[in-house]
Amino acid sequence: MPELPEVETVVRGLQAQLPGRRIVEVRFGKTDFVVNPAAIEQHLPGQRIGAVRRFGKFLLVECSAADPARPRDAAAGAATKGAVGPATKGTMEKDALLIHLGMTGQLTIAAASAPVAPHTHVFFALDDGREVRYTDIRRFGRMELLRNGERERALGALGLDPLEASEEEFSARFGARHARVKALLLDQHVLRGVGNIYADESLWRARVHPMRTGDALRPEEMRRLYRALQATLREAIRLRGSSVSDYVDAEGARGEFQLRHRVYQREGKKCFRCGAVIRRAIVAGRSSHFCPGCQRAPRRRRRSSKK
DNA sequence: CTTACGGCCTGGGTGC
DNA sequence: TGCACCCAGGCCGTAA
Repeated sequence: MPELPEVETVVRGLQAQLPGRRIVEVRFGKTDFVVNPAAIEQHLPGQRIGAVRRFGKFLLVECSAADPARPRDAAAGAATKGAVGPATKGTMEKDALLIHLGMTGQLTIAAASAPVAPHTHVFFALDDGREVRYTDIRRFGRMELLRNGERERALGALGLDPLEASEEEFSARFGARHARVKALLLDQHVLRGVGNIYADESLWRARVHPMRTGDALRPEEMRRLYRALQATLREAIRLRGSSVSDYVDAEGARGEFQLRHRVYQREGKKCFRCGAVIRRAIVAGRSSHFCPGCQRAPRRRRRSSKK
């Protein structure tokens, strides 16, 4: 399941290979996960790839017309700091291919002559004989070409990047909410990039039960959660993500953080910290793994049902 | 407004 | 061997 660390790993792999390459052709298999395939086929061929960045769980592949007679574009885009935001207003946004990997999406670089994996639905042929391929068994992913001015609409509502947020920002957001912390961690409008694996792993590390509500966390718990989240994400990036099913990086290699999971998919096994048996329960509609020994459940009774 | 929840996308794994 | 069905995770619509 590609979450922030997996997407970051893929982005780094693409960023090391793609900038400067020109896209010569785009070919599609199935397109039901592509917002406007015709626009992609029309606008991308001939463009040169610029930066590849991550925004939450989204990847952005920036492109610009490879016409050397117009060096102004490069100058305008070079100073771009964030991917979205009011700061981009007034300046020219480069075209950017927006990609979400969903559950089973893979973006890999391969020689055009290399065998094609099943469920590969998009091919971006490059000017060096290689191609970027998008493979997605379930096709829960998304792909869309964002043209000038469209980033705000596509990405503007997303929350803080958990690795960039300060403890104060994090506490303010969580402390103001009565929803369960598990739901808050997964809510992309609160934080962008956290999914089920890293929500569960961070909560275990922080010793916070997933059913606690944001506004009920004591200051030290809030601080532990903030730190646990960042530490977990950073370690997962260092280990190139979690490969629990289909995830691979841009070179097709699996990650290793699944070997460090403490609760995720460890139902029935012993807690590494206290020895209690890891449990699984549905919280916020999602399968949640936690240790009943060191993650204390909130007082029962979720909502007062007046009457 | 906030929160909770059901359903949808698809196909691999499971169990009969 | 075949086949029905559960389920994964993100997201969206709807209800309260």
